[in-house]
Amino acid sequence: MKSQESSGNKHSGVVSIRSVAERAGVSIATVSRVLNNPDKVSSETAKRVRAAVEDLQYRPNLFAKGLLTKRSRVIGVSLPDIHGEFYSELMGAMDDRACELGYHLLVSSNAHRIESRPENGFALDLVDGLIVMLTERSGVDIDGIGKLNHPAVVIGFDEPGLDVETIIVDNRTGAQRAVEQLLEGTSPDRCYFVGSHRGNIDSDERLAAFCEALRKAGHTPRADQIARREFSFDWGWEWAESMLDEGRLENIAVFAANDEIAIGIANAARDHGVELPSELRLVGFDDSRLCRLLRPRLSSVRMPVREIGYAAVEAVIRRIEEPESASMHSRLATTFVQRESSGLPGSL
Amino acid sequence: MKSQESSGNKHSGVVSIRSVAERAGVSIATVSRVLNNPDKVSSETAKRVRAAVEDLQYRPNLFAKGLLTKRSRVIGVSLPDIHGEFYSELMGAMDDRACELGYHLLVSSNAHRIESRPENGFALDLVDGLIVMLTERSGVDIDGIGKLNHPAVVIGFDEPGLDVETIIVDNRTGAQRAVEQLLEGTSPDRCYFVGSHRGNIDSDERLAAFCEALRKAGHTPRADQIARREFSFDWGWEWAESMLDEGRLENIAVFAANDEIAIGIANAARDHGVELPSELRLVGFDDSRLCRLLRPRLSSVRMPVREIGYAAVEAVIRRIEEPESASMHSRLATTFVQRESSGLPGSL
DNA sequence: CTGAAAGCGCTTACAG
DNA sequence: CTGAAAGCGCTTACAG
Repeated sequence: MKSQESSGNKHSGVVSIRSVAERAGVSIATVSRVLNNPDKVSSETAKRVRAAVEDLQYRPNLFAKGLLTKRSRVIGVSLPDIHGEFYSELMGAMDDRACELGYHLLVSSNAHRIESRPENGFALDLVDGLIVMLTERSGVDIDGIGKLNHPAVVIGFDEPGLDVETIIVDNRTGAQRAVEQLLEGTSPDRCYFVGSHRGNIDSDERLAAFCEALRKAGHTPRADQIARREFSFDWGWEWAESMLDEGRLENIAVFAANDEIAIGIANAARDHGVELPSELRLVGFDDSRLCRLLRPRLSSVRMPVREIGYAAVEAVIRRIEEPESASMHSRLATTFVQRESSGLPGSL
Repeated sequence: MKSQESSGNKHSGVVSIRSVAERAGVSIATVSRVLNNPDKVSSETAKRVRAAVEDLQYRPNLFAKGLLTKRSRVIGVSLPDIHGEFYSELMGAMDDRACELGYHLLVSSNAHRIESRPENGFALDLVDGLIVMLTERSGVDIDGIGKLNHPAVVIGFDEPGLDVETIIVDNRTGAQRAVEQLLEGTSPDRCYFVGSHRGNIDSDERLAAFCEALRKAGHTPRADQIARREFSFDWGWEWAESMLDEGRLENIAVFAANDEIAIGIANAARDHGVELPSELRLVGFDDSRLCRLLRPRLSSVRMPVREIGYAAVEAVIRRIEEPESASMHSRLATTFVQRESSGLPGSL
């Protein structure tokens, strides 16, 4: 209404809190209060200020705000990899939860390098907290994570005495059930484990469960019953091919450390006329969407992916908002999901 | 060396530029210069400052820095979805490139909601630029994206006159080749299109290419040759089941608008003893890893996913660093990748 | 080459 | 309930 026109701010482009204050005829302190502590302002003034904010399309400068509040509502996420069923579902879950709680995700699979080269750590100082997923036993710089003085949660690794939140998955429970089912129809000396390289936490744990189950069945696994390389379709394929060369891919049961390996094996079998589950019984791990895409459908061990994502986000946010709260160490269970590839009970 | 001890800073926790200055015996301006314009400082002084930085483990406060420089080296990424082969590979590519160029990714699949509810837009003001992927024709708020006064690149949508960078994929080229191959062994009235809902940009374009190829072959597609719902395994499955009910799933050729739909169809066929490719010829779209996991392997149209990701990241960064540079509109080609599911030439 | 000083756009005691 | 003022931790002309 004034003759001031709708421009108002002496500086060029951006509308600052000052422009809003001028337009609403109040001090910048009041504008700030309307935005952050509305109850400390008379509703009359608040209304005028809000109108000005609206008219000017004012959006507070988050750098200035962060300088004072030390908060960005951004959570840093560092994963070993971004690609693949597992990680993409995990990220989706974290994003959903973070969004609900008013936070954003700063994601990087390359953040691991970052930790070693602090010059690149840039944006790490913009985040309010950190979620780091670890899959390798070595090169674990948990202390380093603690030193960044941000609230942090670690996924995939736990050790008594760690001063960060941890979330781990109990590979044992589900793996044990899976192997036990295989042992119901196949003798332990005809059971095989195909996993990732030694040092990979999950693969190692799944292997341990496999060995334990076999021992319980009275058989100490031979070296040739255990094969390890990487979590990939190709590795499963190669392993199966070499078994075929030796004429050993029949009448056995395989516990693969993830679904991709399992599918590689299934395809090699298929291409050579070895039938699932009658000649080859197969179980994967992760219970990814791939299980339902395979024929016969792949038995697998369910990873609680979304639960992990949710728990991680909730944990960092709790630590961000209540820094003094005790750090939690969660363990999520895995469960065996039986489908056709491992043979239905009774049909064997 | 001084008797000052290694504490130095009057305030409690964090080391600021002030502490570094004191320890090195220089002004804060000099510290800042060493970090940002090393050549404007004598190497003697620089050395002392760097030592202090190292000793104190100083890391500049990025909020303060951003307040001045208006830069965070963070790129916002908004995708329709995070999960799935396509998006996760896209994100991986963007992350790799961003990391190489010294940037970070702030990712959200929920950012679409954000654009409508500015209160949640929070972190959007922390980013230097924006990459937005669009898949739906409606609800496209391109202008809104322009109004956020950040450099922006849009993936998936182009229109002459847009003042943002755009990157699109030429669905036609690859789709046309795929359908042409199907037409080599199957008459046009026995070709089917199974895609996502009307309004999905990619599905629509792939359908258009399908229709065009059929017309070129002298046949105007009947309504029942076109089915649309969503990009999912289940939809492909359902479609195939209904065709089976009508006894029509034999001796036909199907162009599916993505690999998931195609695999749903393949599995339904398989479960009912319909053989690929002799009785049912099938082509998918995306050329995802899933193609190699299927048996017979799925012919598909390759999406240049990594190229899209790289191009998008490079484009925003170019606009961030050279705001006056002309906006580019890129179009990437798709190519037909022939495998067994569509029938090898000569074998039909 | 270096330092004192202004200022980026906010928030928050402190008075009133 | 509201405003004037100090200050968050930096960068950058401006003098010297």
